[in-house]
Amino acid sequence: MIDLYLLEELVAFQKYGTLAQTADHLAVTQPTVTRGMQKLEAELGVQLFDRQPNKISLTPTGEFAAKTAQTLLTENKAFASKIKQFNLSQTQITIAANAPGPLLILKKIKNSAIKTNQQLIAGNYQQLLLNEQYTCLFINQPLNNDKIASIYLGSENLEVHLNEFTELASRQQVSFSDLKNLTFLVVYDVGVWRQVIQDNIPGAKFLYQTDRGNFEEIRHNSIFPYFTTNLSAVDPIWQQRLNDNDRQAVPIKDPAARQQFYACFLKRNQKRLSPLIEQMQDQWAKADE
Amino acid sequence: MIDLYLLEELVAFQKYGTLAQTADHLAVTQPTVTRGMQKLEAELGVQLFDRQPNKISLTPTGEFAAKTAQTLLTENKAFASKIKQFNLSQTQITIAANAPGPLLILKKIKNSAIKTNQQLIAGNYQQLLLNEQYTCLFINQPLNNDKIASIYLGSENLEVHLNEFTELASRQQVSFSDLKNLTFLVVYDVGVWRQVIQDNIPGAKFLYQTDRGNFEEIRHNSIFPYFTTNLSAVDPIWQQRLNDNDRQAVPIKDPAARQQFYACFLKRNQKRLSPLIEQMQDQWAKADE
DNA sequence: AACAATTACGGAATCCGTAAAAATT
DNA sequence: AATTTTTACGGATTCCGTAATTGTT
Repeated sequence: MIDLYLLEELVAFQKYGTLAQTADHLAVTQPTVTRGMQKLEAELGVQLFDRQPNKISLTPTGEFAAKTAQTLLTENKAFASKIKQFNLSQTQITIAANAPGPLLILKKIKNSAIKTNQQLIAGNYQQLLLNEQYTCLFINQPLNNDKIASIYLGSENLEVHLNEFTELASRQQVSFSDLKNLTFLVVYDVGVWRQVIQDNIPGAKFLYQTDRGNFEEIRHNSIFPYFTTNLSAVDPIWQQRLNDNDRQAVPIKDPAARQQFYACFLKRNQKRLSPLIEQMQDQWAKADE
Repeated sequence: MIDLYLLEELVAFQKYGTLAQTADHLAVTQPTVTRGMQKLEAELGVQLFDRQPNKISLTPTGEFAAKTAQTLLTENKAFASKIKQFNLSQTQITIAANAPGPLLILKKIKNSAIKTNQQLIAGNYQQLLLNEQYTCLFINQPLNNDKIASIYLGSENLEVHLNEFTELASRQQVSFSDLKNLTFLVVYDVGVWRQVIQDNIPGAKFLYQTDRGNFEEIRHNSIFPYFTTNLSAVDPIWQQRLNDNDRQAVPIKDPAARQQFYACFLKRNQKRLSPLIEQMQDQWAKADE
């Protein structure tokens, strides 16, 4: 079996181009890298490098090997944290979501045994549960799997804050198509909502702000419309902002603007989670009033 | 990063249960395994074992770690052969198929630069090409990918050999539903055809034979129906058998009984492959007459 | 002359096996 | 008494750094 440190050297070489720079970045000496790559070639029985007296470069096979090694190393590095995460999940409850709303509700339920992940997740939700990376996910879809249960939590409904002097602001509700070609101010990390607005508002432009302070600054000194949901009021930060006299909050009527969220978890964790989920449903209902 | 030999020991321990047996199977001594597992625990910072003076066993986290390590090791072991395979594919053309028929056509085109894989493949065809494990695949579907081209080769059509004294044998063609509840003699390794007949013939039983000799033996001394295709005649082995006076060959009219096959390959290999593919199309047309 | 890769040699770290000890069935 | 795990010690392997060599730009 190929030692991992050889793969690390190979990947680093592809990145830095010369053995000297590779050695520098790995904090070893050139001869070490030279020997390493010679050994790797010998063990694979394949020519990875074109060698000239003072120049060395990857063959196509070498390029391929480096790329393959890259993914292998990523997985190997993830191993330790995966195990630690599993160990934690035996005692603690770890939770993640694919939208900020459910996490706001969760925050109201103070519980030291719950570790929430503030990064919003994406990708293969089933795998995240089956790999025991999270005890419970709050996501906008139930999961269809024998080992997984999905319980409905509540609905998060999008509304748009429009300049009070526009015609749209006076309506009871608007549709996405009414908002076409507008430019919106948007907090970057909104999980699934980004896809929702990008996919449904034709010709819209979005000024994504990764920094909350910047968002606030621009909001205050402009008339760009922005979004909230029925859950935003739960956020202590947003509560200060809701007295926004310049703009009028208008609900959006499209089905995509009303996302149903579910708690998804391995069935064998049902007992441990049911009190928490009930609290979530209660708090969600309160926030919805 | 965790050394792989530690993961090997962990996986072996899960399999064999005691450190002594683990050591035996790995051809090392017990103290080596003891130290290894201690080191692994220390590096992960997680309790993997319940230790008693004379007994050691995996914790739930340990079980999970072993399972995770298992898949990791499998991928690491595949690395070397993957690279070698890529290297070969730079000079040789390696081909696989998901049905025997296309490979029979290929055999008629003698070419030492072509290495065919006699195992029929299944699974993610795109990945097999993108990972450079094969230069070209002959499969019953075109692949929809920017980097992959798919060229139509020809159609393989299933026919069933029925006992001459049955009513069905006298028909011009039959449908799968006509064959319901019958028992068929089938060569085990027929790629996609196995799914086709299993999914389409209601209540059928299949006597799968992995050994060709056994198949022939049973065929000769029974009246079980069996399948061929329009390409079977190309097989030198089958040619001897076609004078089967006991049974009558009848085509099957269902669409699923007529599979269209395509040559799928990375676009950048188009030049190298086009002569071969043209030959395939020619030979296929000849076989079809 | 400066740079890049390679080779040669000696030291250091790591990993392993043998032997012995401790504890259970 | 037989098994199983663990610790202690010494040897062997391997991996690394320094220094010197070769060849190119």
